[in-house]
Amino acid sequence: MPEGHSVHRIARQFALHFVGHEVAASSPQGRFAAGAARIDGHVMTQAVAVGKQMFLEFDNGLWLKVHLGIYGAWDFAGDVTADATMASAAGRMGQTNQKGTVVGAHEDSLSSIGAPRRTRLRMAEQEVEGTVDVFPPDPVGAVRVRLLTESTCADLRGPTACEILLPEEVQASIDKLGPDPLLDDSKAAEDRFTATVLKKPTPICLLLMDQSVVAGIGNVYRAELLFRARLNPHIPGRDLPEKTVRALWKDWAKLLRIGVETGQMMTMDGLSKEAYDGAMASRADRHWVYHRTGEPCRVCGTPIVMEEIGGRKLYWCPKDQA
DNA sequence: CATCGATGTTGAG
DNA sequence: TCAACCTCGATGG
Repeated sequence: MPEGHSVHRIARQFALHFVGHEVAASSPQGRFAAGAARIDGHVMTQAVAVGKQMFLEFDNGLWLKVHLGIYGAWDFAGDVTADATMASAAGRMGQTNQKGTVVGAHEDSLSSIGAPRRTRLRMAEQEVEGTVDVFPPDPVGAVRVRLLTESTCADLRGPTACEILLPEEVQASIDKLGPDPLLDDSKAAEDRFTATVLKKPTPICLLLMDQSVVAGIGNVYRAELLFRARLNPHIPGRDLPEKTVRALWKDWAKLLRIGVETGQMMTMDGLSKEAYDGAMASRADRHWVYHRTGEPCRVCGTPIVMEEIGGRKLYWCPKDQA
């Protein structure tokens, strides 16, 4: 379910709590027993997120590649870093816009009683569920992989991809992906995205979802980015003004940064505070157009349209994005 | 309690 | 283009 921002946040948890530690790897479900055996007992040396893919490196040179797909989720138990620290961790990675908001009160309150904390990371947000009495906890449901250090446990369920790769296979995998602005916010990355889009006859709404064009964007960010740009989703990439394409890249970089810092898909930062509070109060929906079929556009009141394209649902305002 | 659908990708046809 | 993958919250009866 996650788009790029949550995968980066999950990678941060591994960087903070697993890298440098010996990891016991198993497959409680059994389906990945052979793969788990290949990394069991090794020290994790690196955790990298590229778009929606995550790569974990071990000291025997093997990598675990995980893609959560639409159902996948990681459950962390034990020592897990709560929101506030995640934001500062992201800040250390070169983020700007770091919010001073502290939301990690759970951490202190729970660690003060010395009990392991249980945090679950799923979809776009991080939930602290409380404490567990036993560490590690019994696996719940079909756990494809369990990674365990002396103090932190990570359970993977329902992934689209979970496999052991050689270094060259990791490289090949990454080479298939377009630029990820959190990994590379250089002019070169923007140029690469821009050149690709300007070359294609494909509608921009499909290009934004194409992971080889730009990594990490999913259906929510796609719809929201197009609305924020007031862009008709059907315009072929090659028909767009170059500055429009560059603006899309910059806006994606901005939304991704905010998403990693907050753990939420904030796409309405352009709203006035009153309008934003109103939107948040009236419905749990914090989006401009995503999942708002038939509801009035927040800008012009025209009913939001939904159409299927490329097997996915596309939401847009036919007036503002004419 | 049963059914639906989802922030995704792959591979068959 | 579409089914399959695989999980679970939301929805409806």
